[in-house]
Amino acid sequence: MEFQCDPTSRVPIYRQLMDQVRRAVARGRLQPGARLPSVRVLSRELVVNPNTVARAYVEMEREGVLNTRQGLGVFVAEPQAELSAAVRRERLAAAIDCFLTEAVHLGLSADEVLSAVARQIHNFQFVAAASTDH
Amino acid sequence: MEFQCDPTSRVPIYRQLMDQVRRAVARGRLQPGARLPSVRVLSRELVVNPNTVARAYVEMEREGVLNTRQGLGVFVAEPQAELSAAVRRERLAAAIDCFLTEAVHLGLSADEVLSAVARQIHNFQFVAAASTDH
Amino acid sequence: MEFQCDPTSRVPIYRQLMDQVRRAVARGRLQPGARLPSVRVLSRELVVNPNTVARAYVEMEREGVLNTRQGLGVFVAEPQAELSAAVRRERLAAAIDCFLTEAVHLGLSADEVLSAVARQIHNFQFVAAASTDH
Amino acid sequence: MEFQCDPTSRVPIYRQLMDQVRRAVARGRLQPGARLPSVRVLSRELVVNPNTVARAYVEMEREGVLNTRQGLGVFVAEPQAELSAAVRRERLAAAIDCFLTEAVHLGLSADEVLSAVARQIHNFQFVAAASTDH
DNA sequence: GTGGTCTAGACCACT
DNA sequence: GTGGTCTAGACCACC
Repeated sequence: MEFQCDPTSRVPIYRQLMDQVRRAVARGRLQPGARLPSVRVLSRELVVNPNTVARAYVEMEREGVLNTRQGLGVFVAEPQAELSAAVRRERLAAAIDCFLTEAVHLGLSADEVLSAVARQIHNFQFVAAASTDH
Repeated sequence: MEFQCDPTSRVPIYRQLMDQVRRAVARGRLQPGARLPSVRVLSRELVVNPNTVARAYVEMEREGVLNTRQGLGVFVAEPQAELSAAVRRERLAAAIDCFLTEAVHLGLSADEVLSAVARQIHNFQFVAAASTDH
Repeated sequence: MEFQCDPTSRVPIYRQLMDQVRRAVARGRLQPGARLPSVRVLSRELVVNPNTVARAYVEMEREGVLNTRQGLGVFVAEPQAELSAAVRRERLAAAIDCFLTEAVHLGLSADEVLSAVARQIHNFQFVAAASTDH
Repeated sequence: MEFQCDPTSRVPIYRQLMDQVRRAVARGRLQPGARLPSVRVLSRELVVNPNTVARAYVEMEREGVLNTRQGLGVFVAEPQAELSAAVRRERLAAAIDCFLTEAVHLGLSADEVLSAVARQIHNFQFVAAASTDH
């Protein structure tokens, strides 16, 4: 797994790292249990401050995407849906709203959008079954 | 058109305003030529610094979403596709990637996502024809 | 509201600050809506790095204890129980277990413990009604 | 007596072990004189570094919870109240404060807390008589 | 003015 | 070796 970051971007570096890890996990390129590069190694590789890498890791741990095992390193967590189905649907709706707004402003047609979604969805590792309420 | 803002949110207020206007335009609730409330009026209504409202308007004008006519007010601009089809597709792909990553982490299934998109897309006013390159 | 911290303690400074704020909120000494000292002011007052204060504030915001309003400062949040009743009961049971274990090792009697709890509970502002499940 | 540890938890493994032993002693599940598994055995069982187990044992010996008899093993110590009643009451008050703060933030009512304490206290083996000063 | 991000580099705790 | 905490001080974004 190769990481990159662009220090000139307006999105914070720690956010760029989070996005990359989250995407790699969502695509199945990082499997649960996989070990991420250590804070020091990655910070050296990206020529970035160790604190910045650490921050990305800490935030993802809080989100439940990563686990850190003391003295051993940082690992991809087992998937776990802590949120209620209601909250999940709400967040999904918000994400879709946001993305469709963008699509309209790009001047695309509904067909183009739907087919692009259908095409890209195969790159992601969704859960097999429908989520059940609780 | 009612505007709201949540000062406790992590997203900047000027951004919240932009999101609302862009969404209303994308849904057809604000038609091209529609007049927006003046900076002064809106800032009083939302109990927000006038500079904050002004910033939102300025940024949207830069994006081509709004037009300011001196002395008359701020208006929704005619839709205009400045970008090449290649750039538009690229941006769309990025937006979809971002949104699908979120969906996977929410623990939803591919079917749920597709049906939610199909459902919500009717609320938006997409261009009729396929976009052509230029 | 006076804050203090002991840099020689083994508990991290940011944790000490969190404990003080959480306790003051729980006792009603800090009411919802109250403004906390700014990061810079408090860090100067405690002779502590601003980052350390900021960290305490950020973590409490994530917990829902504080809200930060951009450019205005940090405020005590309205109480809000996001967790399910089951989780809350579980956490309460864990906290009680932990505290009773401590009490036994201190060599106290059950009566002493119960009466001490009954005495101290009046200093705290509990919600009036019993929490309902959802 | 079964021990467990969760390497993904934020609490250090040696602390997790200490907590388990202290709790088992407080509940009377480990009686004074009972022998604990050797460092070597326990570390193999938990798939943990022997140093980690050793550290837990050493710290508990320092606290007076365990006794190491060279060549024989590690044993639960006789209860001993080294501290003055004043110190004990102070520590109890601190523990209660900490736990009530947590309870308020969980959004529970005072009644719920009191009844939960009353319920759980029966699982612990408190000293019979009131403690006297010395 | 406010908080948010980042760097450089130190020291400590855990395994 | 690993991550966690803290300091000093810079620069930026928001209101």
